[in-house]
Amino acid sequence: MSEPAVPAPTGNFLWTLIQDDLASGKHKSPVTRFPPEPNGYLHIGHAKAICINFGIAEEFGGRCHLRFDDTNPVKEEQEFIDSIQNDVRWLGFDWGQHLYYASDYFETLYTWAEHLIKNGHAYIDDQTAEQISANRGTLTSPGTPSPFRERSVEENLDLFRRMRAGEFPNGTRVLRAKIDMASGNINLRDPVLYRILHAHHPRTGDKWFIYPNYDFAHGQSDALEHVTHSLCSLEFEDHKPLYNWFLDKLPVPARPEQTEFARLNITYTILSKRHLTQFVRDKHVRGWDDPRMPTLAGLRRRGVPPAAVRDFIKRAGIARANSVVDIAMFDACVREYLNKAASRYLGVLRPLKVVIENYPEGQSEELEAVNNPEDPSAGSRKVPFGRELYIEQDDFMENPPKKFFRLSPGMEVRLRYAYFITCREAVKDAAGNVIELRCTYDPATKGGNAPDGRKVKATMHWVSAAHAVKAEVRLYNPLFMRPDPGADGDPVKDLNPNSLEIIEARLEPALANAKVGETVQFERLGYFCRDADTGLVFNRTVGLKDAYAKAQ
RNA sequence: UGGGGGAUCGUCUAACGGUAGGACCGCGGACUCUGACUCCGCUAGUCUAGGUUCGAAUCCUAGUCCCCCAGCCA
Repeated sequence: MSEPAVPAPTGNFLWTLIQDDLASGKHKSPVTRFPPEPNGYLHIGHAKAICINFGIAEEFGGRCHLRFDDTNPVKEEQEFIDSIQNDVRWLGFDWGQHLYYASDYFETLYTWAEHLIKNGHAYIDDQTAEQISANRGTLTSPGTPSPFRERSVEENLDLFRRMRAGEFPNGTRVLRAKIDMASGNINLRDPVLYRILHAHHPRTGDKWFIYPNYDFAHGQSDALEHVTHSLCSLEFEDHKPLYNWFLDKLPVPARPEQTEFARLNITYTILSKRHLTQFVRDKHVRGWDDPRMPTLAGLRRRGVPPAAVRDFIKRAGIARANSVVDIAMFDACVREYLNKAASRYLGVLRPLKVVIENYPEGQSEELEAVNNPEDPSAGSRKVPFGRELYIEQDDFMENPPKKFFRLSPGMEVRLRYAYFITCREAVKDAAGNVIELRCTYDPATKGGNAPDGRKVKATMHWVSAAHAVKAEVRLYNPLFMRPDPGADGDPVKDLNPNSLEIIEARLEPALANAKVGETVQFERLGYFCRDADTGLVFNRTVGLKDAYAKAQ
């Protein structure tokens, strides 16, 4: 007897579930869907849902639909429909022909609502929203049936058709499922299925005066699309019985199954659409694509490669327990990818002038610089050198502590790809600030090595003062000052006042030709991405690790 | 005091009755024309108390703590 091969451990319960359903023959191939409501921009939390749903389709030879859950016209906009498609593509996924809208199913859903009414499973309630709420009961006490709960099928049908016809104003009536006002699961206490909304819908225009809500649209949409696995986040667990109740009561063409997973949380980050919308509206950030935002648009503008986002989602894992992933793990993914991919350049963020006293005035030369030590195929380039340079202010100390081995009076260091220089004098202004360094160089060390074999402890970045280009560099720090913003209430109070610092940097001239959206490394500093704003503007994607700074 | 979930190194996550493993962070060291990268090493965990078993993170019992639900939002 041959034992079936033990399936390799997959690492997460969702993959195991799919494998089991495929192995048992329950499904031939998985059909999943990513179902955003177009009421805002996608953020990295959505990236998890996207990677899970599209990832399963890719890995198990199924398909994944992009479906807009556009059942609430008062919140939804075409701008978001467009940005969501753009962001999903940017992340690296493709829904092919499978682009759907819940609004595509409004007619079918309406028919199914009448089906429920005709079978005595739904009724029109004339109570106000306040009355419905008051009569729903509490977590520990049952609800009270609506006085309209026992209306006749004929009256319900008549009223529902007149609701559709637009005869009644907003809020005057709703269609409710007739289930169980005493259920411990509050979602089963006669949930509202349709509400009257005289509102313009981005896709159906002014055709409808009533709109189904999430519960009456989602599972049915899944069924209509023959979705096999409807994967959603934990807060919908309590909706599952209702999801299944509709599948039981309606003539649906398929039987999708809902499974929940924990949503993504990250330290120092807010992933609530409500709050993100507020930050944009109240101008705490510059827009949905502000590089400080956790939106995909923001990450893209910051220079984060989509592959790094996917890798992060994968590393964070999938489980059913609530968790908060350290933002350091995200940074690590970004650095790992960019270290392999990004071209290196020299740029000085906070310039300190250096004059090489023994380098002839008016002379300059070009030195060979490696573009990416991790990728020989990236080749090399020429960097101009001259008598006057800029180095980083942090790279000089007049009275250095023991472990400081950068420039200080009398100390010799290497300028990357160039020469060894020795500091002879620090020139100060009236206030005692060092404003210029007088140095000498050793011509024999051209290229960065001394023929006599002597070593220096530091290699520093620099730019030629005569050739450098000025650029606006935007340095981003965490948007929040604490790892758990909002834990004490309003996350606005936890906003970091220093989340954006704008400086004027001096960069090697080649950077003037950087492409918008291209992320490069400024050596010894970090990764920076050319912004689309006019002029030469760079956003800091993420800094390099800095063991020296950490030790301080 | 209702219903539904969940608890494994500091963090995230594996292990499906048989050596508690990986990643991130942290700390050492090697290397280095980036104090980066890379490499090597170290630190550190099964919520508690019982029980079943040759053997329990895993099964049973009883607790504890955490999360979600009372929109005509999704």
